[in-house]
Amino acid sequence: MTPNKEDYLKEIYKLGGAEKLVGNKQIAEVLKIAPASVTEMLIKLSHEGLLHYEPYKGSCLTKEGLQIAITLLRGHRLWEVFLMRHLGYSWSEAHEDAELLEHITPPRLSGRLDKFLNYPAYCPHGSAIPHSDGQIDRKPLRPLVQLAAGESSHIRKVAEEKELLDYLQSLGIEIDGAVTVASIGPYEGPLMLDLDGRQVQVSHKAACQIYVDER
Amino acid sequence: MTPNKEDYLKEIYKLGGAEKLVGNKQIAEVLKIAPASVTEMLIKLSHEGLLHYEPYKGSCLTKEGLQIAITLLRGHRLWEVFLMRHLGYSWSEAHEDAELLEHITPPRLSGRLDKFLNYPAYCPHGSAIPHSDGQIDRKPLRPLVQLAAGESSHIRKVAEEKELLDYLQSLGIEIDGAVTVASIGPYEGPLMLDLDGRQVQVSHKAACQIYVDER
DNA sequence: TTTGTAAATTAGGATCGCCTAAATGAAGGG
DNA sequence: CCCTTCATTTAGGCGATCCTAATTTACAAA
Repeated sequence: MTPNKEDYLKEIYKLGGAEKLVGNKQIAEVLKIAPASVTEMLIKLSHEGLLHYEPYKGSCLTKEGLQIAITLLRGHRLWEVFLMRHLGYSWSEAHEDAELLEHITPPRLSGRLDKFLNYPAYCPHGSAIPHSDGQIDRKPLRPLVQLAAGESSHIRKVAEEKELLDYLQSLGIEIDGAVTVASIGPYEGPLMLDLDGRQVQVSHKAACQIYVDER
Repeated sequence: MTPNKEDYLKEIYKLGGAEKLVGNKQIAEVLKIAPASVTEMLIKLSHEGLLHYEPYKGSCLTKEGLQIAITLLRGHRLWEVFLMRHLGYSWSEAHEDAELLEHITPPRLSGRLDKFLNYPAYCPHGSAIPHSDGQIDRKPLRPLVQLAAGESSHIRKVAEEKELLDYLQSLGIEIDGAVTVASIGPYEGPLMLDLDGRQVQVSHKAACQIYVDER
């Protein structure tokens, strides 16, 4: 395993490769690599038994590949908790450095870090932290943008993307905070939110990446 | 910079490349790489201005190369403090994982880790932790093996090598602990030590890698 | 001064992970 | 059913880092 191959597996997982076939083009896009190079690597990874590769169709992770992807996610999220809770990192900074740290986090390290952090269930961005056996506690969520005007809920998760994280943190948006959609601008216009009495405007695009409780 | 090149610089530094020329053979040995490959890489690193390479003579670090080596050492030792103090690592485990972590520790991370740890001066094995400006507080030390029978001192540092660390930790040897050389076996025989009243025997070879105050 | 030996370099090759350009396959619209 | 389009694969290459084998250099002992 190299950090490189790990990134392939992780991104395929994030693209849904645990349940369905993922096309090469998508993988090439998120990894910023030429499609031809992706084909090559996928064949290699399938020979290693880490994914099922169906030419011209796509790839999905095997149990082994899934295990590696989840282990990476676990390391990533545990580090995020550490970086924000103890080192004073911001949302986006934590994500950035965790992206590096995840690749050099053997089970011994993630296990002890987990204990040190007192077994956190969620990362600072609201994603569930997989247990050491690979189990993930999923919570049913929907994007904020699906709420109707006047509806209330709680913010449970935000997508991990640098620009978005900086934007949302500057707005003072917080995980588990109460939110009410005051109004929705027409034509994918901005949403006006009520956060504990504070009025905040967020773009439609951002609202697609913010998740709240289902129902 | 790649982890690879970083390792070259770090090992050259540890072999004394900050003060004198280091031969290729030594570098090849510690990195477990063929001498021919070392020649190749040294030429590359010298083109990058990280070291002075004198064919058939050896190499020494430039200011830039030295800076990188010291930054690595700083990250390594800070992580060791964290791993032992907060995650319950042993001497050798801490060294092992710090070896990985050092390569993905940008200044932002080492700076905040340093603060979190309350600016420790020494790593758990007794080596000084370089400051962020590259400054290192050196303390004059000599190997324990140089002490005469009956002499007393304090253990200040041990070499970082897995086997040695496991050996010494199993003996209960501790940094800053008082030590008196009770007797010295002839012909590079073992030394009998008195550690706070406890009698402990260590091999000659180990005593070469344990450092105590000078004079 | 010659020469033996150990260290270092050169030559030639392999593998890995990436690239571009060209060819091929799949899938829906006419 | 054909054909366009777009995803994908194949072919051929490149640079990085390692290797082994053969050659050259440095240095010191005879």
